[in-house]
Amino acid sequence: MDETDELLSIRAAELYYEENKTQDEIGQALRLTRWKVGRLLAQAKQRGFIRIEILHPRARRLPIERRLREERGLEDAIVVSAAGVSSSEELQSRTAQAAADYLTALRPVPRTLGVSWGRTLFELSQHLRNGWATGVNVVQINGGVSLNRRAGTAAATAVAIAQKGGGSATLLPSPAILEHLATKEAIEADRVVAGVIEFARSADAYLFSAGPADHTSVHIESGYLTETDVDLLVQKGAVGDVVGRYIDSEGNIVDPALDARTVGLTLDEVRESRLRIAVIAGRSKHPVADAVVRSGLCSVLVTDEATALHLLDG
Amino acid sequence: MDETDELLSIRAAELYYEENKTQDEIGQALRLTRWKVGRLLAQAKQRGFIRIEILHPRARRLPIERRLREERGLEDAIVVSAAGVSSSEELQSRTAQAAADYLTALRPVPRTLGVSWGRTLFELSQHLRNGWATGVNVVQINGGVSLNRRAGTAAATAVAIAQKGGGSATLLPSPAILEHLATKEAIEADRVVAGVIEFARSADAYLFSAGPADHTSVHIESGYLTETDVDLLVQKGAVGDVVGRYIDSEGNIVDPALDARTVGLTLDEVRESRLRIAVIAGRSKHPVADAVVRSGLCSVLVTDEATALHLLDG
DNA sequence: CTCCTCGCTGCTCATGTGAGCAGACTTGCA
DNA sequence: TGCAAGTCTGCTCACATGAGCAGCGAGGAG
Repeated sequence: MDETDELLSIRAAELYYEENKTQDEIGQALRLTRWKVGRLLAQAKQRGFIRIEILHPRARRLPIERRLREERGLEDAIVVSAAGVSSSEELQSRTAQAAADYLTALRPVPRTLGVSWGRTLFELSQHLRNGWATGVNVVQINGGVSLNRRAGTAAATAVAIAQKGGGSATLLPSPAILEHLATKEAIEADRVVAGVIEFARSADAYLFSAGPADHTSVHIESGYLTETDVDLLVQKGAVGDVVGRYIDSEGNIVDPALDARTVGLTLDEVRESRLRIAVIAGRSKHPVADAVVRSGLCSVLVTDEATALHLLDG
Repeated sequence: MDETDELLSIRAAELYYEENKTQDEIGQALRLTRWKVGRLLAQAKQRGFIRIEILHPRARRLPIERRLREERGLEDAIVVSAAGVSSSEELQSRTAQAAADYLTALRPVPRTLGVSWGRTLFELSQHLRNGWATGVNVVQINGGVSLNRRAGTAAATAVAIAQKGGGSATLLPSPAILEHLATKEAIEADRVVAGVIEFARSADAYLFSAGPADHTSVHIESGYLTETDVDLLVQKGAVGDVVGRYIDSEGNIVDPALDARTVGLTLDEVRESRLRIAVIAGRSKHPVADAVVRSGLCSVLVTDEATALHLLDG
């Protein structure tokens, strides 16, 4: 295509998309046949001169979703549009909303749903509609007694998901990470805790997010780890945590000793379920999102456009 | 339109614009009739959920051009798209290019074209193609002996436009602004200078830009004015200059004494031509662009999207 | 110089899409 | 509860559009 045709295709596109003229009218205006106009428009599209965006908080990017399924082997992918989004809070909110939509539309509805906790899942739980399912039981899959002022976020998440789904929540009454291995083993030996974990293993599906390995981590906010702890994990290659367990870019446990003190399902146990839904959004989670997908921790990923493109780049 | 329909229209838009499905296929996927799908898409467009942009340096915004013609009474308007533009240099370059395109397409071709000088017009002259016209004579309409290192920009502009148009340039051999009124009058009395000005008055069309009233002004760079001079002009209400003459937001001369020392056509003389083409781009020129349009200095405006929208706001 | 190949043009035809309309339905009010 | 007004639905029909094809012409090889 020569320079003249390129310019003509732009003129044609202006008349077609901005002025709503028919290809025939454009042909008369530019002294071309209508077939030539059609071809020019097709070329303008194909060359990427025409960008069509859907501006809506609930808009998704289907082509990116397809590429994630095909190129990264995911069973399903939900990618929310980042068009017109300024803050990372809005991005997270949109993604949580999309995950709530996904759960609502999910068929068959899981009888038992294992959930982790965190900012993203809490928001998801708030976005769910009452009656999104009828009779979904929810069980926590990792420890979540919150130590700080935001007490109860972990519990509130599971309870909200269960209540709105017409079922009941089973909480895992344990801290996320214990200081001593012995304490952790004692807690897991407790009959109630052991029962909850056993129940969690039997869940039909798991729903979890991931956290970044940096100072904004919920584990620091909740007092389970110090900033120094996280710095050390990063030095060992940690990119983030999933159900409380820190992994490197390949999805391997970074610090087995720490991992042994972490209460809840192991990553291998999570991987045993057929339906593993990860909800991960935001720039700071790109590395951990990559690790989660790479290591097959999730079968379904709900994420934002930028994160998805990052996954497809690598 | 209720919430459900809004969501459906977004889903439909995704399938239609991103997946290239037909409305009929979308109907089957969403369990709707194809007419309903058509209506949903129409509503999505009408509600502004669909944004179509033409991404190309030469892309124009025809609807904005029309509004400028209709609402601001311009004979013609060329508005270049700002989509994907980061720097103001690029914006200026695109606008200069568009002005060059406009000149090239102009019919009937003016036999004599009066031009001013400045960064924008220089760039325009460089964007013109050889043979953009056959036999266009160019005459400078305001003083332009450059006092600084960038010597010859004013002359080069006129010469390039003339040469590429197969004609010759007539330069106005005078400084833009003189220190003393007597000197200015003496210069204008000079036979050559008087002849050039007389020739300029007879031009079929004028082509000029406008400068902002701030420290980036070409008059400061060229040494005709100091930063303090400009600050004083701003205090008196100046928003910028046209053919070397500083005007306020209504298009009136701000400082008659200064104006009397400025060599070249007066603004009223410029207004006497039927075809007055102004080329004005960039954030810093919004106020002066407004003044130029408001006071009828130009009959044709070539500008960028943001400036055009500013003009339509007021 | 001639022939062959390739790409572009303008066409036919099948399909996709928007305008307009009659009937069903909901909504608001007495 | 009943009626009127307005809204939504699914249709027909006319128009707009893209796919595919035959013919033309430019450009290169022999």
